[in-house]
Amino acid sequence: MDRRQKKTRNAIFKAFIELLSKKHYSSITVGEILEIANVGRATFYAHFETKDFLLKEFCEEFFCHIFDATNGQKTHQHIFECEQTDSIILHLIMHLQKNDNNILRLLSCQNNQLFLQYFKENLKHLFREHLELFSDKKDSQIPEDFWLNHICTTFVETIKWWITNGKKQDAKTLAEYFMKVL
Amino acid sequence: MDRRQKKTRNAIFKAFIELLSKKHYSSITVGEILEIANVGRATFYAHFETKDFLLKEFCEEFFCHIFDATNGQKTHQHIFECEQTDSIILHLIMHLQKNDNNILRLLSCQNNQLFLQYFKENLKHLFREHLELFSDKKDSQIPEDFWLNHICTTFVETIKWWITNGKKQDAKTLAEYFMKVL
DNA sequence: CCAATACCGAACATATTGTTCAGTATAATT
DNA sequence: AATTATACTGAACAATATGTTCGGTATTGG
Repeated sequence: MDRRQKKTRNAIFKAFIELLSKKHYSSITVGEILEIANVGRATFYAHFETKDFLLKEFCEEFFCHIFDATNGQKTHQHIFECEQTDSIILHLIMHLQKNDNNILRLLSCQNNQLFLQYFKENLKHLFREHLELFSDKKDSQIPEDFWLNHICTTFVETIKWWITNGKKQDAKTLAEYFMKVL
Repeated sequence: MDRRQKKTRNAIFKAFIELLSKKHYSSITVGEILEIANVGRATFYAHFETKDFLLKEFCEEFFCHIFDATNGQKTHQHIFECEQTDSIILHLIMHLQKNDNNILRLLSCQNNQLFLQYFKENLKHLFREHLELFSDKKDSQIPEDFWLNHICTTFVETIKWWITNGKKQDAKTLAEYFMKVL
């Protein structure tokens, strides 16, 4: 990709984050983004069809980054390297904690709904391949997709609760809460 | 309240529901509402400050209706009349099922996020007073508000999953799923 | 019957969106 | 270093939505 494109794209994303942390998504105008990103109107629309597509692409890049390349060369596979389920969850929480300035800021702002949704989608992909980790908790009569949805929802809600309550618990305690309600 | 006011208000709500079931909230314009409700522009703004306030008031009335007056004189207390937890849940699910044309239609449309949020809030009020019903499931070390949030989230997600998967299960089965994952 | 008030409808200023286009700057290629 | 390709600028543009104003009309409650 052209350097200019990268630069513009990053400037737009950066301006977008700045605005998102201040006000609600729906009240952000393209004009505001242009002003902060210092980018021409036509340029914006050359990159993103609409503001909604900007959000979409942003989330995709963002969660891809969180889950796939949190730590240099390691892929998300390394999250599942260890054997014990609870330490996997602990690992994941610590990942999130590490990315404090990014994900947690966004998850706790007024737009959290939007991000939580993407968060959950990405978690599903992650957990779907490793359902055996929770097999000891699962009742055999419950449908698989219901169960997967339940695990992901519970995880997202745990993180959400943690953030909105001031992140008082350490990662270990939070992982325990999560495992206990499952 | 003036009859004219009631009439206008209802016409706006009705038009709003009709539009909501067809398209996404954010793409609905005041103009469209006016046209369907057959109401003047100035009148709309005499009733609702903005479209967002319309949504807010609509949700408040709607869930108030669902939980407080689902069945004539009975208040939502009657949901908790019976002793067994699972039959209370069953009762609640059947209430939702009964209101098929209203709540379920809205919960399954493109705007479900918004309603699910309000739904959850209302559930919290309902369950907060009756946490003892789930006390046998609760681990003593888990904070109360975390637990309450978990119960409500799980219930909402159960309903959501049920709807998006075509409502294949009967109320009893669904109540079982809910109680089993808790 | 009358005073109060809710509605109408049209006009209005303002703001946002998404497009177009000619001109300029920057990158990749040779 | 020169050339070609491509990305950006900035201003103008039509189209659309928002929220307000106001004189006139219709309905309601007392």
